[in-house]
Amino acid sequence: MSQPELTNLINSIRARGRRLSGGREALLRALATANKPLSAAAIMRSVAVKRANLDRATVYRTLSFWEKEGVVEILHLEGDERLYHLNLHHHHHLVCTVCKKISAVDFCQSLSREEAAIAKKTGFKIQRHTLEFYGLCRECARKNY
Amino acid sequence: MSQPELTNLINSIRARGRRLSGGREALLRALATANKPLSAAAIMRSVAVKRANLDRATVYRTLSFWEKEGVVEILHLEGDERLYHLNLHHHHHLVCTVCKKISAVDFCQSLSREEAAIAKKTGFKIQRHTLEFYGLCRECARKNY
DNA sequence: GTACGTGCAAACAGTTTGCATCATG
DNA sequence: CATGATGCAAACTGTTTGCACGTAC
Repeated sequence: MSQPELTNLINSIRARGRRLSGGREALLRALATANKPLSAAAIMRSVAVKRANLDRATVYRTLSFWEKEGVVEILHLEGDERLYHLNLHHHHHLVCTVCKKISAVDFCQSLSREEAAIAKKTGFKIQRHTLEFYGLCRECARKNY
Repeated sequence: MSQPELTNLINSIRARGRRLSGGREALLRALATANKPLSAAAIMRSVAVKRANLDRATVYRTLSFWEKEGVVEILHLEGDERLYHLNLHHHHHLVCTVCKKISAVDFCQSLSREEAAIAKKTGFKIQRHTLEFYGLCRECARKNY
């Protein structure tokens, strides 16, 4: 995320009548800088959050604040901790089962067709979906021949 | 799952040289009877597991045993607990965000095309995917108009 | 009889909450 | 200055582990 985008986000929050504390800004900055999904623990370790001296509880409360505002998305991947990242545009993830690296993929056109079919068939009104691909990243695929 | 299918599963495990204890059988029966993803807590509450008097620890150990055997699949949906279900055939889930009911959908043909495209483009070797749809089930959609 | 499944209790990780204090708007 | 954000400590939930005992094969 670019700096102006971050600023826009911050201003829009003010416009919605919500307070913008140093902690909330620091947390956004941590996620923006990392530019990949982070665990709560990783967020606490991040420079931005460490500098702001945020407590564990505050980190969780702030994450949930930003999530309610629609700015942060929570990923429930395999594994025991949740991952958090900026919810700038809809995308999916490639999760390497060896090195655990996560990368993003953007397109999911075909799903909208599927969703329409499902709605028609089952009466279920789909609002959103989560899709993750698990496998070997280029590097790990090479190493494991 | 039908009774003969369950029996087949049980026998195949014996054939693989693994022991079949009452607990392991009870747990499979609980999942087969429910016929929907269950949390560990729900499994412990189930008739089959309660009758077998299985300890919490045993339930988790047994779930992980069956998962390693490829019989049980773990679902990491939104929410704080994992859900477990029999891994009989690949499918996806419709999760109602209101009543929390989970139903299954079978088809995902179009994804194989996407997966090929991703592999070509990124070099990532996809082995499997998880896909969940969130929205309103027919009943909740009607109530919330 | 031996390898391994199980119960029990304790530990553990990740996350949440109550309350007093502090800062933002 | 009032509402609400934060730190601290404690609680809580879901899950895992160590060890002694029991059971399937």
